[in-house]
Amino acid sequence: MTSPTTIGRLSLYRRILQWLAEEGVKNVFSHELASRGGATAAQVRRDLMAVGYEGNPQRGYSVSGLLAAVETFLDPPDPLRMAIVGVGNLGRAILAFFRDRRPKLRIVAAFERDPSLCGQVVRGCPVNAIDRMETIVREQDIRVAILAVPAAEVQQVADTLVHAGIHGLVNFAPTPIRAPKGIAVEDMDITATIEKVAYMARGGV
Amino acid sequence: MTSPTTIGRLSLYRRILQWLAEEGVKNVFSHELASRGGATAAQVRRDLMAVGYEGNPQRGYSVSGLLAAVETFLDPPDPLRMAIVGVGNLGRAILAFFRDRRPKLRIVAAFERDPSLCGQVVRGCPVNAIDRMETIVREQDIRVAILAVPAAEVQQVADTLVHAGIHGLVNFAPTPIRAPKGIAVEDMDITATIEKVAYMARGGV
DNA sequence: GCCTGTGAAGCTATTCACAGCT
DNA sequence: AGCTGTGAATAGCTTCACAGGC
Repeated sequence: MTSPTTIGRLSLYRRILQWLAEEGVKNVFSHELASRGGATAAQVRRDLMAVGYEGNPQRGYSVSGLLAAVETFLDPPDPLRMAIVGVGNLGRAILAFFRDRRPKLRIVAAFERDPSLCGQVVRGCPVNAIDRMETIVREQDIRVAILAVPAAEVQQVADTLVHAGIHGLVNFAPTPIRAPKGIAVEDMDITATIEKVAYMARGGV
Repeated sequence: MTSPTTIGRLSLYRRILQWLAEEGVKNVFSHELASRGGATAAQVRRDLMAVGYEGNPQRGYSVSGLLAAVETFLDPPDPLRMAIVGVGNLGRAILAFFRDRRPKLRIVAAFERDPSLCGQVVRGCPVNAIDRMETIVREQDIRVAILAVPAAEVQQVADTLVHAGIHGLVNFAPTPIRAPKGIAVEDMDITATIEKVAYMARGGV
């Protein structure tokens, strides 16, 4: 019912609210959240309608109250178990960022084709052979997988994960993946984004 | 005039056409491009209107002809010089992907705060101290910068680049950046995307 | 005055649907 | 029949604008 674009921005507002809380800020107005979040004040208020937390015309929103409301809204009631496939540079970057940041979203396993990495612990995450992926995803009830593997392999990896009962996929390979309806998929095409900016950067000369 | 979303998809079609050409495929229909590109046939045809290449109801599009037309449309006439700021895992992943793939989009310099990396060559790209960024961007006529630095630093780096005359920015830090009008900016918020999928993956249970 | 919450308007992007071609 | 190219319709997202509150 809440649109994916709104969810993405709520995730951003959450981080902004965490920074504000760390800075000791007690209250915040929609236009302040907007300027930090690259949106408009109306957009922020519209997004916050989804979480159902009410602000106050004098003080704006209570940082702690709004933060709690957004977390309740976004976070699953029980920790959600995730996996990452591919422990190259991109995989490591993602592991490093997520480490200890989101208790409700835990990357509990990594999978990798390169045998020399299997059995190691990378950024606090155990690396398994990719052959064991289907079994481990089932056994450990892993719901979401992050795909940081080459384009040529990604569809096959996705198919295996779908077969293992995955619920969501985040794909970083520069080709979109196909998955049955009911599975949440986001393709993050870094190449396309860079080429897009390169194109737009020409026009404005 | 052509929308950024369309440009992003054209970049994807270009890669698909390159794969098709390598496979020796001579002609392709809009619905085939669509199924490989995660779009609909109507969307593909609509996007291709921008490049002005005409297909044929019998054979569809000539792979080589369409590829040439898309490249002419997307690529700058002269090679565009780009830089990357931050040579951590994410920076290396991007360098590795772009290496030798886009002759018209060349990452010619990297910048890094960590002094132990400066002076090295990473993935074929020379790493400079970040203090020298403004000078080098000006001298080497660098138009686009990819920001792979921590959130706390990214706005300051962006400001410096704007001051140095940059035309476009691709930001991977988990906070949006502000830039004056006329500068092309894309924020790729990996965290927000993963949280979005985690949220959507719950609904379908 | 300056804020919030929200109906209504406006805009952008996608999809439909069909004429035209072979 | 099955495709392309495209006007028209639709859906989705964002912004406007204003009532209501202090």
